Order: sequence, then structure tokens, then C-alpha cells
Amino acid sequence: MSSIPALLSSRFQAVTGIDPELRPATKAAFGHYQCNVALRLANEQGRKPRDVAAEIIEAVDVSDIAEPLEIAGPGFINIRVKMDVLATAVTDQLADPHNGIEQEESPDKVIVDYSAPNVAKPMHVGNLRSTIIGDCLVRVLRAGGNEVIPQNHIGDWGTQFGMLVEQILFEGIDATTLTLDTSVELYKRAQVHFREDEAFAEAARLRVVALQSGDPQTRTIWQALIDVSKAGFNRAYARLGVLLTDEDLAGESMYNPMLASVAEDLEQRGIAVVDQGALCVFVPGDETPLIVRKSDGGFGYAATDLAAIRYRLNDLKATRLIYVVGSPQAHHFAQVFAVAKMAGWLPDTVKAEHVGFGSVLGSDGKMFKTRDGKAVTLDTLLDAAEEVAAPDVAMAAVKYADLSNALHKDYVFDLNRMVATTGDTGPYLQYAHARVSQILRRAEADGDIVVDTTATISILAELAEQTLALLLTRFPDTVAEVVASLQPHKLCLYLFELATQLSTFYEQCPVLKSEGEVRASRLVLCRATQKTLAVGLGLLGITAPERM
RNA sequence: GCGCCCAUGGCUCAAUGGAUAGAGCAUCUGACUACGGAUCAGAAGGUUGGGGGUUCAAGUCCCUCUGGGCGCGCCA
Repeated sequence: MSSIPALLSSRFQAVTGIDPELRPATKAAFGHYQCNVALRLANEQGRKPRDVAAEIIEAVDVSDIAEPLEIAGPGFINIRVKMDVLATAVTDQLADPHNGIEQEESPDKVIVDYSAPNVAKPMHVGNLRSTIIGDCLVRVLRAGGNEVIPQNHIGDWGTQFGMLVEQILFEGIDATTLTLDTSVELYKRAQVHFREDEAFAEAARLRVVALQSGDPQTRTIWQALIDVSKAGFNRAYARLGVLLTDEDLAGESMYNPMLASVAEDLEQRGIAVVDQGALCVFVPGDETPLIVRKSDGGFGYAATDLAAIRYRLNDLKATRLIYVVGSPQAHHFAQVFAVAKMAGWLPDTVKAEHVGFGSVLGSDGKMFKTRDGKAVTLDTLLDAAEEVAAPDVAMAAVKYADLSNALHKDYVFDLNRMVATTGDTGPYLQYAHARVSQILRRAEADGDIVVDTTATISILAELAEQTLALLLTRFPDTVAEVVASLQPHKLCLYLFELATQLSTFYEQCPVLKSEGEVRASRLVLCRATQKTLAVGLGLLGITAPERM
């Protein structure tokens, strides 16, 4: 099924030949949708905008969908959707298993790289943003009919493991008895030891070589460290209610065997050159090189990311790559993508996107840190939220606060504001859902059958009903916009508008006190709103409780 | 020094180059034997950091200045 705005848009495009710039009306007085393209065309043709608009109105055939079109202001075309069309669209949307969301005709195979916590380190606010945003994007992309492969690029490789394993051996610890907390403490001791004891530092460096060459004892301890951390990650994911599982784990270590060939390939083809002992790729227009292989022969994360791109395209057959990693990495990904393109590993047909995001700030406007200057751990933060709200509500509060801001901006973590049940918050949306659920529950108790597939919206007499119905029909396009733009806050904004309009409707149009056709119609409208809120919240990774 | 990002009512944020820049919080005024008031209706609050430019149209695009954040060859 095609949404009303999509339908209108294609009808106008048939006449104008270009994108008709169909937009939701900026004010109720202007109708439901507006077409702005007459102004552009008029300017290009050197004619009067209102004349062009009149011509478009004459040629376009939307009489089955809309009331007679109107020209307003300098040359806008205002469109008012017919009430019976609106009523049918909402009824159809309710019956549709995808709630009207258009399914991609040629679905992408999308890799979403997100979360990426480090082994033997506690998860922090940065991981939180990546995890929440990535989870939302996975859900939204799937809802649009795409195949999504989550990839959790955990930090399970690198020089720090030489240090960790060496410290375990030094202390004589049985690695299988470690917990997430004790491994974090171990990490701190190892760091100090590494800094202060040159002999230990040297042993740690040799231990990295042992790890890379597959020394059994080293590998066993390393594996134990990973298992402990994995269990910790999974607890955090369960608590957050995100979709990640062990199946999605694709850590840095996985790419280790591929790194040498990445370097070799780039070097042989003259894309990478040795400079100051390191194998570098100089991307045109970029002063600093991407270092593929360090001067000591080791590989950094640039090599890993390049290997991952090759793997994701060749083995996983991805057609779209999405990296949910903080904004400070923007330059790194720009370089990696550029090098992958130079090497021919990333064809123009495959979109590679870095979804960067801003930092979480404390109430002082500075980076969110504890009093003693340490990074705030995920658990500390979630514990604090659960102190002021029930777990479901607390998670909704934290997630919605994170997703409702434009991604690239920093935001202030203000617990009191985010758990509030009034205003633009997760709990407010949950409350709206619970309240409409209550109406439906009571109606069912009264003997109304509101899930019957033959139930339809037949009356939209009140403005509050019409506005609510109109808003419901905008859901599919809102989701499509997030699929394209990867900006979850657009969905948040939509859902807040929907919840607000539900409250207005609820106030002005009694449902249970009404009778006959009006009651039946309003109950379907309630059901459609309940479903859209639930589906929408679901796409954000937020639960939609029927009671609170 | 080079590069990227940000600046919108008191506060937190929206706004696909389009009509009179919208919300929420806080403030003030109303509506409670209520389909859950965890709410709703309304008011007040703006030279979109400054200055230039492009455009029929600029918060949005370009230049510049100011103020802040981040990144700039071998940590990831």
C-alpha cells in the first residue's frame, strides 16, 4: 500500500516532472499538505508563481483523494485530504501487518556496526549511545524490509591483552575465576605495572607476540577474559532491551588473520607506501596518512577496519554499511572509506555511512564524568535512572532522551527531565499508550469488539479526530525518512506529536460515553493510535506498556 | 597552523531553501465526583551569536568575525 502523501506526490510529479516538494502543511489553516514547486518552476520559467500553480491545479488529478486544491500566498498549493480517504487509510493501516510502512522493493543488505565495547573495560556512556542508536537503526531498517546484519566490533585484540595476560600470570590468577569487576581492577593494576616496571613492560610486549602467534596458554587466558566480558555485555544488553546477541559478535580479533593481506594488497598495487617506516596511504586532499601498518610491523585499527570492509562486502555481501561510532572518529572513517574506494573494495553502489554522534555532557555542560574525573559507567547511570523510575520506564527515559536529540549534537544528561511524565519524554509516550489501552480494555469489558477486522472508521466529524487520523497516516513516511536519513529523532518528534494529539482527542471526544457508529469509529481510531504508538516505540527500542 | 562540528525565548530542544521560526520545562490564568489530572485549554516569552553576500524566498546555502567542543602518522 502507498501512503497518502506518497500518492499525492506521485500524482503531482506526473504533472510537474520534478520533485513536487510535497510537505505537511506548516499550519492547520493551510490544509493537510502543501506543494511548493510552483515557486521554483515559475522562477525557472520567468513566469508568475500563481499562474504556474493554477496550471498545475488544472492538470493534476487528485479529485479522488483531495478536496479542490487552493492556491495561497505567493504560489503555494494547499491540499486537503478527503475525510473518507483519511478514514479508509487509517483503517487499512491498522489492518496492515507493517502498519503501513512501505517495504523496500529492492532491499538492502545492511551492516550496522555498533556498540563495540572493550574487553576488560566497563561499558561507559559512549557505548550507551552507540548501542541505543544502533539498536534503533537496526529495528527501523528491518521495518522497512531490509536485511540487517548487526556487527558488534568489540575491542578484543591489541597490545593491552599482552599486558593483561602477563599480569594474570604474574599474579598467578586462575583466569576462569575472573568476573567483569575483577578483570577491570586487573586492567588498572596491569596499567600501573606496565608503566612502572620496564621488565614487565617488555614481557607484556612479548606476550602480544605470543598471543598473535597462537601460543596455547596465552590464548586460553585471553579467551577467558573475553568470556567474562561477553557475559557482562550480555547483561547490559538484556537490561537495555537491545537486540544484540553473541551471534552478532565480530570483534577485532576476527580480522587479525586478514590484516597482512590487506597491507600486502595495498602495497603491491602502489596505493600504500612506506613512509617513516610505516605503511601509509595518502588520501588526496588529506595531509595526514592512514597508517595501515605501524613501523614496528604491528597493525592498528585502520587495518582492521579495512579488513572488515572487505569481509563485509565479499563474504557478507553487504550493500550498505553503517558505522555508529562517536563523532570524533569522523576523520578516521572518512579516510578508511576513501582508502577502501581507492582499493576498489568499496564500489560506488555501496553506501558507507558513518553515523557519528555527540558526547553526553554532565549538568555542568562538560564531558559527563564522575566527581573524581572518571568515565561514568553504564551500570552507574542505569542504576541512577532506576532509582527514580521502574525499570521499563527508566529505560524508556534514558533511550528517548538519547534518541530525541539530533545525533551530531552533544546533549546534557539530566535524569530529572528525562524521567518526567510530562513533556517530550519516553515516559510521557508510554503513558499515552497505557491510557489509550485502558479505553480499549474497558470497551472490551463492555462487550465491544474492537479488534474485529471488519471494524472501520466511518466518521471523522470532529477536528480532533481528523487531526489524529491525519497524523496516523504520516507514520509510514516518517519511518521511511529515518531509513533514508538515519536520524531517529525524527521518529521521536513524530511520536510526541501523535501522543499529544491523542491527548487532545481524548479530552475533546469522549469514546466510551459515545454511542453507535461514533463509538465504533472512535474505538478503531483508538486502536490504530495504540498500534502506531506501540510500533513506533518498538522501533526506538522502547516498550509500550498497557498499564503503568 | 590545518580540518570537522556547534551557537535558536530564562532552561532543554525542533524546523526537507518556503507562508506569521515551532514544542517541552519553568512562570502566569483557567478546567477536577476524572473514558487514569501521570491531563487538558490558554497567556506571556525571539532582531535565530555579530557582520556581509547568494536567492522570488535564508535559522537553513556562501564568506567573514566572535565564542565553545572535537580531531590532526604509528592507542583503539
